[in-house]
Amino acid sequence: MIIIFPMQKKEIITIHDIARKAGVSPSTVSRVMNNTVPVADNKREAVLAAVAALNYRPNILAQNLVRGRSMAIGILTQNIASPFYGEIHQGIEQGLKDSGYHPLFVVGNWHLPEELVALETLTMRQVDGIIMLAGTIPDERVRQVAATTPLIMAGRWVKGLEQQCLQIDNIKGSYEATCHLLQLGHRRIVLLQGVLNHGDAVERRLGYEQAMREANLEIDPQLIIDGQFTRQSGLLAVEQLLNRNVFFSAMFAMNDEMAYGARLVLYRRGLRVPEDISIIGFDDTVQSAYTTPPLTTIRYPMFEMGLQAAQAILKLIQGETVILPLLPTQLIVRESTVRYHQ
Amino acid sequence: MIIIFPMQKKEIITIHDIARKAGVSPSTVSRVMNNTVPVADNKREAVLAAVAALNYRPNILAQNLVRGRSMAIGILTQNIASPFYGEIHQGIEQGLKDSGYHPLFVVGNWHLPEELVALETLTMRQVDGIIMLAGTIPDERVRQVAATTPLIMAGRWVKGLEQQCLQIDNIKGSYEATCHLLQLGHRRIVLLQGVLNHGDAVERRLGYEQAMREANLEIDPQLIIDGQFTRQSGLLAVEQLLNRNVFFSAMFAMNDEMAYGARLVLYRRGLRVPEDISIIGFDDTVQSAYTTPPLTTIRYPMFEMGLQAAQAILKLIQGETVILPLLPTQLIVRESTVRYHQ
DNA sequence: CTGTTAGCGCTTTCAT
DNA sequence: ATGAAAGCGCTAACAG
Repeated sequence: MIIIFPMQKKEIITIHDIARKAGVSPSTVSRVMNNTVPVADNKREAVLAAVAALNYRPNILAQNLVRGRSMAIGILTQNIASPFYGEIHQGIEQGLKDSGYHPLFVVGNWHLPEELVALETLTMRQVDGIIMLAGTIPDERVRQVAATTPLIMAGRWVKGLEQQCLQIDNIKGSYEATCHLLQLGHRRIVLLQGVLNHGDAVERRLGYEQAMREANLEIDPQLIIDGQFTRQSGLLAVEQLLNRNVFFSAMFAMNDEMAYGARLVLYRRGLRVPEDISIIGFDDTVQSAYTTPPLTTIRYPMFEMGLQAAQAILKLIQGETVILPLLPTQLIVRESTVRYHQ
Repeated sequence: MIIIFPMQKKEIITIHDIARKAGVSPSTVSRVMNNTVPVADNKREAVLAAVAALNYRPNILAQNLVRGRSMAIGILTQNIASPFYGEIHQGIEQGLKDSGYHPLFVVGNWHLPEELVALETLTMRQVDGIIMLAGTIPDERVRQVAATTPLIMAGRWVKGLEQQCLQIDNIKGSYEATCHLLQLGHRRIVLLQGVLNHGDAVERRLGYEQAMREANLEIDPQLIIDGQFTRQSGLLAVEQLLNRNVFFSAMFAMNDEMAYGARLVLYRRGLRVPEDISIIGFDDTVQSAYTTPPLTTIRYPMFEMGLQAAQAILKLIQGETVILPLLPTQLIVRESTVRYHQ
């Protein structure tokens, strides 16, 4: 059986219809629609009346063509389903709201070939600006893109493009995380690292080292373990650590996701958090307030980053210059860390 | 100080340039670019050569205008940062990949005014099709939209539009969740409900009742408590329940988020999961495998739903008819549920 | 202040 | 099979 699917053909009403009905020229209609140059009050009203009467909506496709703009901002993100990126996306949404521009998301999955395809999609779609959320596209390529299109890089430094990079103070955040543990009396502090050549991981390592150094503790390589910023990798890394039987009383995971994984192994091995092991994470992902116990962590201002990236790209498009701040982090003390006791 | 920001002016090369270089007419170029009608081999090659030489990319904005299509699919979603919707979005991404269409996300936040604005944005942007992810827009309005634009509704039934609705088997899933608990010997099973007039909540209630009835248990109103599908609401509801001192050994939360909230209160009150209380959720959000203990739940095929919604909308746009399946759920037994023991 | 005139870059009849 | 011509709906000089 064939189902007939009636789709009302909506008749297109154009600027000419309005012009005719209002007794003016199309240009005048355009002028009042866009508020570009003054128009006599009586004509303006006539136009507005006609617009209302015919429920006229300018054809964006036509506007885009003639203006040579797509009114879209390309967002090269890495993961469209993660809570972390999700919050950044929300910030971007917010920042673009009422600007007339809309976000066009393409995802790279931290995977160069995909990212390149995604970037290609963006240029094909002729976006008016690009916000890149970190990723693995080589600096050189990023610079090339930035040379032809307004671009903001969020969460990563690109050499020679520092003024268009929006980043958090990783070192400070990581330093504070480690200090928090130190202040609680912990000495044997595991560092659960993220992807090694990743900028965030590098900087956070620095913060950890600085804090340890200031506490006159030397860094035990046995306490440094590697993950990939994923739950799974955190779980695996800590599992191996436990098998090696090295003593520690606290752990700093370079992000909350890995902390979740770590927390699960500890649970499975009968180690209690925080009674036996204290854990601090990084990011303050939305879930972290509801884990058991709620996770102490360093807040990554994701929403703020998205918001600022959006505002900045709009300025760049307008030809204005931007001054991007180094976004601050914040220690959020919850229940996964306690004072060290024998 | 004013920073000069040099933006290379990329010179636009058009179909005419190609035509000239290939010694053919623009129409012919268009024909080979779009493979619409046969073109003599030698001319085709000349065109292709010119395209390659000049690195020509058709101007999508112009194509859109003349074709009267935006090549965008509007996605009216409720939350751009939630892992639940996130997975659906991923499915949509996937389904739209290589179709030439791209998703245009607008968010409604389960808030009618916002949803209406979002919908307006979509029509203003002249999307070629719409995927609505549930939400609170009245059925009547949805039908109106569907009358003028290809539309798929995911996660909700709309009367008279059933063929365009993609939904899961809520009753069965909920029935199985309850049966799971019943089979483990639980009798006093709390039902942590979601928003009352929400279709999913209504259907899941039905599944619970059916299972209880078949087990010859009558439903104790004291065991039915209300949440809003959020972590916070789950926490509050269970807190109140605990204060009322009614006995129960298991709980079925209508979604995982509420289960997280519930789990946290229990933790705070010193009640162990699963030793004292068994919990089963619904959705199988990405986090659920990493809570402590990992959460037993009913899998909601989010990715699949997104994928199918995308494929369906593409067919609808092509004028084809679609037959949407009732998506199955699946019981995922993890560690938050155990056999009841005195 | 406002109408006329050209297109934006592409697709698509319509002839040939 | 292919070129010429006519727009898609709108904006933006350019005169007046």
